[in-house]
Amino acid sequence: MEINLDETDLIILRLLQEDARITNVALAAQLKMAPSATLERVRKLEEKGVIRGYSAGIDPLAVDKDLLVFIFIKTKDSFADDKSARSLAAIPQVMEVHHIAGDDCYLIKARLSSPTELMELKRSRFSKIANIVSMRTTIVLETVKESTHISID
Amino acid sequence: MEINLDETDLIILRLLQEDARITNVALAAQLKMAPSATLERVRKLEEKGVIRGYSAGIDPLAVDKDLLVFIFIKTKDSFADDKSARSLAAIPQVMEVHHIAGDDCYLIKARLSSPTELMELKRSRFSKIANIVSMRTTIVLETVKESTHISID
DNA sequence: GTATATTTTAGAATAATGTTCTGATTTTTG
DNA sequence: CAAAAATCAGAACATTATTCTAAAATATAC
Repeated sequence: MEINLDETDLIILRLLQEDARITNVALAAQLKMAPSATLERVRKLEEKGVIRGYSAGIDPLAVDKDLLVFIFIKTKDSFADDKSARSLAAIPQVMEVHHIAGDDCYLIKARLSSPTELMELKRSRFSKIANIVSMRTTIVLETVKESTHISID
Repeated sequence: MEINLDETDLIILRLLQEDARITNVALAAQLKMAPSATLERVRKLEEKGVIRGYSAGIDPLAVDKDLLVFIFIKTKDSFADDKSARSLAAIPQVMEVHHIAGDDCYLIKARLSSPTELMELKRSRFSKIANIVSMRTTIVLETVKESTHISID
């Protein structure tokens, strides 16, 4: 199945990025289309994987996950091996794992409750990942913007 | 209004993180509660700002935003000034702006279509932000995990 | 260019869900 | 312990989701 999005699809994606819980009739109204037509488009976007899912954005402070950190990790993985990456991705507090260009190998983003939890995580999880050579941790003092929205043009 | 979440609230948050489009009756069924009760809880979580919003996750490749970069930016802003941060946050392709500890000042995350767009952005936007002293760009080769889910325990 | 196939759409009917209200129950507070 | 506040369930009603069919539009093949 091919991914070929027209302008109507892009508008749908923009609206669902803005508010994933918009009702289908409201969506249809914005597009001046029948609800059945927009519903079918949304379903197809889901099937094609263009829409990966729908998620609520939670205030980290409210659930005691106020500490945000980025960690650069250097490993001695061979190029084909992604064992370290998968081990890192399996950690619940780790939200993102990126393979990056440059001297380091991975950049991860994690949300935690406290420096204590960070140390515990390093001791209990990171130390178990054999191939890790070094880590550089960057602590976020304040987040000015944190959006999941991709700019769709 | 105080933020005091009980176990039921946390379950709601977990479920809405998993699938923001879950119907209220399905939510109620999972919790073995009446729909009216769960609806009221969800509304209150929204009012309190615990739930910030609902968003669809879009495949970046499908909308031609496949290039992910992290940029460390050093500015000569005074401590109280966040003009640079606001200017950066206003750029649509910039998804995140974090004030970080350490030698650099800001870490931003941006999604773009190509290296060309990155250069254009640097020339047309970043160069206009007066206080920027230096930039270090880290290019993501592959994303192993990219989740918006906060681990709620 | 025309015929055929495919996709997209609207409209109607029905099932499912959202929403509001009330009163009962539970929990909190003083 | 009593009063106040919060939470909850159930019912009634409004809104929405979903499915189906046929028409329209679009794409494809000849």
